[in-house]
Amino acid sequence: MSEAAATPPASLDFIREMIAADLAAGRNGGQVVTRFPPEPNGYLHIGHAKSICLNFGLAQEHAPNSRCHLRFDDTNPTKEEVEYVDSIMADVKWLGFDWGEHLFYASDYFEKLYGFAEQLITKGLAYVDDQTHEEMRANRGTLTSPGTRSAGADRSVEENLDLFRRMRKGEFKEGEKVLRARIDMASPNMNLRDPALYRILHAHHHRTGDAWCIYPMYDYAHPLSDALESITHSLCTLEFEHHRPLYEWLISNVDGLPGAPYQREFARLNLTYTVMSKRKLLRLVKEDLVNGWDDPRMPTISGMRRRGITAAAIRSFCKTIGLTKFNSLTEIALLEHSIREDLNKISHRAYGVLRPIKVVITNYPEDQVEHFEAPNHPEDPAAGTRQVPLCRELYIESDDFMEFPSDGFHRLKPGGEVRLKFAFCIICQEIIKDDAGNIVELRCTYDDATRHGKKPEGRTKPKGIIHWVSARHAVDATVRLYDRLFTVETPDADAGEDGDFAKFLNPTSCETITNAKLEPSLKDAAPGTHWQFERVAYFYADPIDSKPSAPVFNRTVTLKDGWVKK
RNA sequence: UGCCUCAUGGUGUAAUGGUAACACAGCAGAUUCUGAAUCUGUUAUUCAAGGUUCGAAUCCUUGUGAGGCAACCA
Repeated sequence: MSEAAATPPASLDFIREMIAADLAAGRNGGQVVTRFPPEPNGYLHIGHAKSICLNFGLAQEHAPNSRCHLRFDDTNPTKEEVEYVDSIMADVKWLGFDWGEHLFYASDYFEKLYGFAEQLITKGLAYVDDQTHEEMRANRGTLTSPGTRSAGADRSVEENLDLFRRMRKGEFKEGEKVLRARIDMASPNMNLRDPALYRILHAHHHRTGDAWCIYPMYDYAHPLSDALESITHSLCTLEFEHHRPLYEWLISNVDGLPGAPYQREFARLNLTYTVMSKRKLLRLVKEDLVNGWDDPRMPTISGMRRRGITAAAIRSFCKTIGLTKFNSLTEIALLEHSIREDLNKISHRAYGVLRPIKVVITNYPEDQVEHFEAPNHPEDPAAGTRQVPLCRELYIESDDFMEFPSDGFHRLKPGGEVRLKFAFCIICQEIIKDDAGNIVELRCTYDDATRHGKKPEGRTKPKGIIHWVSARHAVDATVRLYDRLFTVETPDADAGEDGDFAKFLNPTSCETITNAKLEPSLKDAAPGTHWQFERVAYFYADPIDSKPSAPVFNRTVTLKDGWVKK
C-alpha cells in the first residue's frame, strides 16, 4: 500500500459520481481500472499531479480489485527521451503512488495496433492517402465549410492493404503517404474529417529502435491501448473533448478488443504566477531562463520537490482544488496553504538570521558562554529540545530593528526592550554607525531577571520576541530565497497570441544570500530535511548543493506575516 | 461567421427542484517566549432576461461572457 491517503473527497465530483453509477449498475465487474498516460517528452508538473492523484487515487479508493496503470504514450519518437521516462517514474513514486506490475508503453502495442489498422482497411474504414500535407489541410475544409475527400480514398481494399504494407517496409519517404480513417469529411467536428491514423517517420525510437518507420497517431493509439489494457475509465483533460467521438469510433469499429473503456474530460489546472505547458517549461530550460527542470522556481514535480514542497502537501492541494469542467485559475495562495499546513507539522524549528545586524550586550561578560534550551517543535514535545549557545555578541535580523519605528512596531528600537527568544530581554542603548551613516552595531544591555520568560514584578512584558544567533558560534551559510517565477498572475494570457511570456519573468525570483548566520545545530542539517527558521520561513536543505557541514538552504515558503507596516 | 464545453463570494469548490454552504484569501478579536500556529467572530456569492413550478443555483428558451476545435503533436 502506498503512503498516499485513499480517502475520497467528502462530496463526489462528476467523475466519481459517474464511476459510482457504473459500479452500482454492476458494470466492469465492480472494477475501476484507470491509467496515467504521459508522453515522455518533458518533466511532470503540478498539473500532472492533479491527474496522478485522480487516477491513482481512484484505484486506491476502489481497492483491492482496482488498479491504475502507468503507460508511456510514446508514439512520437522525435520528441521522446529516456531521461523523461526515468524522471516521470521517479516523480510518480515520490508523489506516493505505485503502479505495481502495471507499467506499459504504447510502443509495446505497435504490432497489435498495426494489425488493427489492417483490419480497418479490410473493412473499408481506413485508406492510404498520398496527398501532400498542404493538400490535406486545404481539403479538410474549415470550421464553417465541409471538406472534400481525397481522390485516392476510392482505392480498393487490396490496393490500400498493399500500400500500407509497403509503408511499413519503408518504401516511402516521410510525408509521402499517410493512413487515414474513413469517417466524415463534412463533420462539424474536425477530428472526424478522416483523421490520420499512421504517419511515416524514419526516426529512431527510444524503445523500439529502428524496427518501425510508421508510427500510430495519439488519436489512434490511445483508445486502442486503453482497450488492450482493459481500462474502464479513461480520464483526460478538456482539450480532448472533441476527440471523444473518434475514441468511441475506434472502440466500436475495431474487433477483438478485450475492453470497452470510455473517455471523460476534466479541466486542467491553471495556477497564478506560473506557466503550465510542457512547451513553455521546456523553453525556460532550453534558454537557461531557469537552472534546469528541477529549478526550485519551476512548477515541475522535481522543482517543487527540490524547493522543499512535500508530496503530502501536493496531494492535499490536489484534493482541495476539486475536479470540474470549469476552466479555472487557482490562486497560488491555495497551494501555499497546503504547503504550510504540512511543513508546520513536520519541520523542526531553528534560528537563522538572513540579514544580520550585530548586537553587543555591553553588560554581559566578555568570555562567558551559556546555553539555552529550545524546543525543536512547539506543538510536539516528542521532537525534543536542543541547546542554543549565547555570548556577548550576537546577530539579529535587520528587520527586527527600526531606528525610527513606525506605529505598531514592537521589536527592537532605540531605548526599547525585546525578548531574545528562550533567553532574556535586552534594551537598545546605542546605535553605532559607520562614516556613511549605516548602522553597523547595536549596543544593548540585558536584564538577568528576565531569563526563561520571567517577568519581574511591576514590569510590562515586552511585546517583541525575536530570534538571534550567537556571533561566536554562528554558521555562515548560503540561503536561497525563492519567489514567484513571474511578476503577473497570467503570464500566458498577458503575453497574448504571439507575445513573449518570458518578459514577465520575475528578476528577483531567486535571491542568494551567502552570509546568513545560522545557529550551530544547523551545520549538520542533513540534505533533504525540512526546517522552519523561526519567524522567517520554511527551508529545505538542498539535496544536491549541500556539502558535509555546509548545508545550502532553499526557502520553500515564507511564514504568514500578520504584521502590516503602517 | 460553424460546432462542442463551461459560468455559484476576490479565488477554488459544495448544495443533484425545498434554509446558498465549505476551504483559501481579507478583516477584527482571543491566545501565544514565532506578529507563525491555534481558537472565535466577520465581510462577501448563484452571468442576464424571460418561462415552467407552491417552490429554481439546479429544468426550458434566448442572450452575454469564457475556453476549446481546421498537426502527418500529445
